[in-house]
Amino acid sequence: MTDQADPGKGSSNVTRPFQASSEDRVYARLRSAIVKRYIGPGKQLVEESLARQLGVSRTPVRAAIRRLVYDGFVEVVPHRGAFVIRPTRREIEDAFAVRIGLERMAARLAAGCVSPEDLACLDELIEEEAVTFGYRNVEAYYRVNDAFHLKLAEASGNRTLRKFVADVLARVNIYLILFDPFMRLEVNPSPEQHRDIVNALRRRDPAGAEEAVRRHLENTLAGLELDKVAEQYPDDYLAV
Amino acid sequence: MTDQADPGKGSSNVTRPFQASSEDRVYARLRSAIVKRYIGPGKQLVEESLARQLGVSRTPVRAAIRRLVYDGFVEVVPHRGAFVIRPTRREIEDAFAVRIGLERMAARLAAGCVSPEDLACLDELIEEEAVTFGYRNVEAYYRVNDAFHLKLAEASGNRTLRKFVADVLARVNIYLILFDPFMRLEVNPSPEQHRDIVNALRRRDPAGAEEAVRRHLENTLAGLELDKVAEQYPDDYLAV
DNA sequence: TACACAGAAATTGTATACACTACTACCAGG
DNA sequence: CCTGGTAGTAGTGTATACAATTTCTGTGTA
Repeated sequence: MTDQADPGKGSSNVTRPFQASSEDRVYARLRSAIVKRYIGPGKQLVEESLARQLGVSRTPVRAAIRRLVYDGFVEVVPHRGAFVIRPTRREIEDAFAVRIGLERMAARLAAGCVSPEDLACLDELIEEEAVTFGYRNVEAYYRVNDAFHLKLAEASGNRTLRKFVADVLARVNIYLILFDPFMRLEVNPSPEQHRDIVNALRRRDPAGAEEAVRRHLENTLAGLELDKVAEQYPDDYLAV
Repeated sequence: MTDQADPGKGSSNVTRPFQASSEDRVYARLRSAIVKRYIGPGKQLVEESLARQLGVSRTPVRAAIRRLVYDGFVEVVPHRGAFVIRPTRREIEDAFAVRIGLERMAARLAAGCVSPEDLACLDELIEEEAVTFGYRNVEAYYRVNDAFHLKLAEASGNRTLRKFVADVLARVNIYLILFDPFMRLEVNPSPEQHRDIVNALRRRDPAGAEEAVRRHLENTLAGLELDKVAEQYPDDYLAV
């Protein structure tokens, strides 16, 4: 079909600045708005309205929405519109099961090839995590927490695995933010469990790392207030 | 942000015709062209040129390309263009590792909740598979083979898992088609191995099903002519 | 009142024009 | 010959206008 040459993967070694495009900015803002529940579950994303509010045209808004669909935050009905998902309890548990499976695999692999730099980076992230939790800075906390799990996936050395972990993490995050009550807790068990994982990696213990991940994530899942899922959608009372 | 109501998930029970949009048609054609190697690895997808050839505007072409990016068939460089991926041997093996992990999980879960209808459907797909292989109908064969693995994932009852299996399957498929020499074989070991999987499910044997999947997929991976990966990109000789 | 139907309104889907960026080829100066 | 700069060009990024589809609303009829 087309006949052009290839991009020459490494033709340029410099890391160019690549200022964020409108689409990227719109995507980031929409995603953040959904995660913070400014746009609640079930609400419609109207392209023109969002374009006006964000001061851009429909084109980048539309593209950003498609990315959100891909991430699993939004569902589209052709010729009808895009709507923020309303996850069911079952969907949350299912997504978590996939996450656990993928992260266990990552931990097992990482135990075999983790570098001292990786370990240092993971240690550092655990420290940051404790600090941000101390300040009750929700957004920063989730960012650091994500970074830890992504670093773990990266340490597996399997790029595809890292991408899939990133995907399922994004998907699970919205559930976490909707239903995770942990910010109300006095102490956060997460850093301790993260340390267990890193220690197993340091011992080069695949089974131990895998098990530590399993424990940690099942703990996280158990901590969600899933019995509150139904209450989260007041509109449902009208819908019946 | 927006204030509209929800889509009322099941407000309309009728399944509407939903004729395929331009974007869908372009997506299907591009994907098929890549899979059939009409557009080889490394080649650029130029929006305007494709739009002319397909008789549509750039808009649906652009959207279709983004979907291909999401599927992992294509990579984009901002302000430069979209290029068909050139998988390395490592990437192929990595993707396969993820696939094995996810499908093992699916088999394990499916053993616990598979229905007689599911089993019948799987049996049927194995039959079809043998037939299409007999006719050496490559395209039909891959379609049926995919259907089998997707049905297996579906039988797990975990929707998220099904989606992730579909994703990794799409990603692995392009590798299979580029490097799988099996159509030259006299006999195809796949149906037999598929039968092993289904039999384990019928016995409600999670460990057995998982193991059968592992054997089957590791077999498939081993069958790829991965030592030919390098030769697949003649342009590389120029690029050095 | 219930129902069918036509027209209007809202929103997405597509086409097209323009803006911006990155790369290329060429030319002058060392 | 090599280096650096400078139009020119190819191709993406964005804005806007128009077409198509769906849903809503009101009106007429049984």
